[in-house]
Amino acid sequence: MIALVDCNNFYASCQRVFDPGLEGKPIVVLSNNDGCIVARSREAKRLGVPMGAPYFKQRDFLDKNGVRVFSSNYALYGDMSRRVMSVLEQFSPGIEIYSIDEAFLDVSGIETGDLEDYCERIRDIVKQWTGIPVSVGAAATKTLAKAANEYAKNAVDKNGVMVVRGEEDVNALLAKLPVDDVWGIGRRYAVMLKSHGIANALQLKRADLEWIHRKMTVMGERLVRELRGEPCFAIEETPASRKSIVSSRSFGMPVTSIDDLREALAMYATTAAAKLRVLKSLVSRVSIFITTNRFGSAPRYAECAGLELTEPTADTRVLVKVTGNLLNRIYREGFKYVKAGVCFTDITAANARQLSLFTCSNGRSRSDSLMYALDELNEKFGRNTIKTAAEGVNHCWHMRQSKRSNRFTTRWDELPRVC
DNA sequence: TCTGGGGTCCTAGGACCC
DNA sequence: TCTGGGGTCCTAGGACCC
Repeated sequence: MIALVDCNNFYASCQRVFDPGLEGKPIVVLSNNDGCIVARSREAKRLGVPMGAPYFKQRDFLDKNGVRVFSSNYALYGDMSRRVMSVLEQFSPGIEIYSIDEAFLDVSGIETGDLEDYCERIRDIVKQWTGIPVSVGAAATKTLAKAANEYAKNAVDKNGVMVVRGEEDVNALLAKLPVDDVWGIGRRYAVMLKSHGIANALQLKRADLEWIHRKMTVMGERLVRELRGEPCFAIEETPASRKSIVSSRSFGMPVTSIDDLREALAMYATTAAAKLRVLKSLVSRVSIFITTNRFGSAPRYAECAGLELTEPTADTRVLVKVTGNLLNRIYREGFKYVKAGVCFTDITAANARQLSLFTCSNGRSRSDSLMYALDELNEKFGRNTIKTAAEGVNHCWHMRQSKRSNRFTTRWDELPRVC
């Protein structure tokens, strides 16, 4: 059996932990740059606040209804996530951290009769130790556990826990689940399935496998098999190695000069390079993109450029230089740019480095040592203690975050006050 | 004025190899 | 009428996830 533990309205719940006055009040959390609504508390959902809507279009409505609005605060959410996951690790040795607010647990060792109790314990302990409310769904496959969780979260009679086993229980659950809400069915597939008379998960479960394969490739077939109780997606305890790393941001205000773009790209390359080193990896292909606003009537321009490196690297200096050179290739004057980004692909493990014919290297290079020192200093004294001059200072394009709460758990000067 | 960011997998088709 | 057979690698595009 597999249990899916999912935090309820995770970002909103994180805000509440350190501001209990928000309990029972409608809350929304905005995306980077205060652009869109990306999380809503139960109360906000009930008011009909749409997911993903641009904030500026909802602002009046939110004000009128007394909805509290927060800029995203990933320092806080990331740290709260680590706390929740470390609690969950105590409940099963087989755990897959699936996203910032979800984890699959292998609970096949738990006696059948005890599984409900066990899941309730998970829910209670996580809440008690971290302050975050979670829902737990357990079933024979990941897809069914997802469905059970979905139901547990919304059904009043379930109180956040649902265990489904046996054909009849499963069918009863799936009959109530709209096909749009099945894990792996997005907008396109939902439309296609409904046009063929498949509106709920039970109908999907009973669909013809060959037909599903034709329409939805092998992923669709696996999904249907999972609904039938046949595990096709295993719990991945060790995360697969990364295939790409992207760092990009919309700007707080439009940018026109190549110098500003260069600084922004240098900053994104620095972020991505640091992530690369945490993963003990090297990159061989770097690409960048710049783009103007895709809304409105202003002239548009969007371009990307990439480069294959002669030798894989994780050296910030090299990568910053490369992004600068790529920018020279695609920058065009006279446009208002609103977003840029850096993308690393062709990522390999650092210990499997293929040297180029012309390198002479024995053990740790000067570059490795420098990057190590840089990472240590930034870790100990805070991000940006040491950075390349290319990143510049006084970024006028820095993203908007006007409603960010304190980073209660990761900054000494932002700890919550209790009196 | 204001519209997020970061990932995965699969398939088809073209280029190329022997 | 009929023009081999069997592969690999790469990329772009489409679908999905949180």
